[in-house]
Amino acid sequence: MARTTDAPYVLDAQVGFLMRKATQRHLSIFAAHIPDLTPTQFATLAKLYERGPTTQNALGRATAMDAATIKGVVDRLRARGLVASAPDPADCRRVSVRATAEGRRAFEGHARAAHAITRETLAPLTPAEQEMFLRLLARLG
Amino acid sequence: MARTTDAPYVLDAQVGFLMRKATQRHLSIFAAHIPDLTPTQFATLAKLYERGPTTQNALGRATAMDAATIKGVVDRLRARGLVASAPDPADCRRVSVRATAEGRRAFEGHARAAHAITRETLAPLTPAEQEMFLRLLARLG
DNA sequence: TGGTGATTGTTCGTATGCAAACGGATGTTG
DNA sequence: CAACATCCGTTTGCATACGAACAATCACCA
Repeated sequence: MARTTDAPYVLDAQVGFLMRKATQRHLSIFAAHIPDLTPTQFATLAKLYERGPTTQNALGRATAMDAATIKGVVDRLRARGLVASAPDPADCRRVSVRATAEGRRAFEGHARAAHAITRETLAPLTPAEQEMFLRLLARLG
Repeated sequence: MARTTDAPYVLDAQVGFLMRKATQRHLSIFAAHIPDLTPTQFATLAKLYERGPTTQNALGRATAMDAATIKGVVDRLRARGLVASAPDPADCRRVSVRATAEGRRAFEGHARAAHAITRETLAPLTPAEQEMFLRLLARLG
């Protein structure tokens, strides 16, 4: 006899499913505003712009990317000339990554669009709700 | 209010970045509870369990997956015997997908864990905050 | 009935994302 | 100084994701 107290599993009410759908909508908004860069690529440029030259793995940690993932992102950015990397003279294991002039221009040229993306993603909520949502969301990271 | 200067772009305060980190944490929790199925695979089984035989593309829409994505998921589930597909006699274009007995057992065996995953993902928030968060999140999908 | 537009599933290419295993370099400690 | 643990970057394998293009099929309507 099944336990009558078991709540049914409703997929559309699960956090994971709702987050996946919200992320999909956000990615769609992002692509509409910045078609030539992916969110992770832009995040990487933003962090380099903010911190200057950074070790590849540290860059991955700063952008919440796996070592294997940040490598692919840096590779693609380097192939497009937005980023350059050089071995760290102090530590042969390390690779120092920096944004090129073109990379910095790319970030600056998209900064306004980036703000618009955040605004548009949160647009269904009132300003008070937006602040509340971001506060709660940050605690789930 | 006239803005004379652009607000700085702080990556760690952007919705997209916070959602990515929250999703990463959720995926980690999911993998710890259900190591033998991915979230999309489990979602697919859940929908089939709830709706019975479903067209492949309709299944994709119900689980928020691209036609190309749901194909891969169904392929892998079928390779493991959790799902079976047959051509729809009424419409030769369609493929009807259904859960096998083993697939239904897999879903039932993980239903409790699935609830635990949602609980654990939301654990950093109070019950009132959890409800608020889900309500706001649903409006961003 | 015949054509046209929409739907269905497939394939390809690109880009995350993570686990695991690996070799090399560095630093620490006994 | 030698053994060891740790960190760094790389590679491979698997699994999402999506856009775009495509062929087959269906539905509708002139």
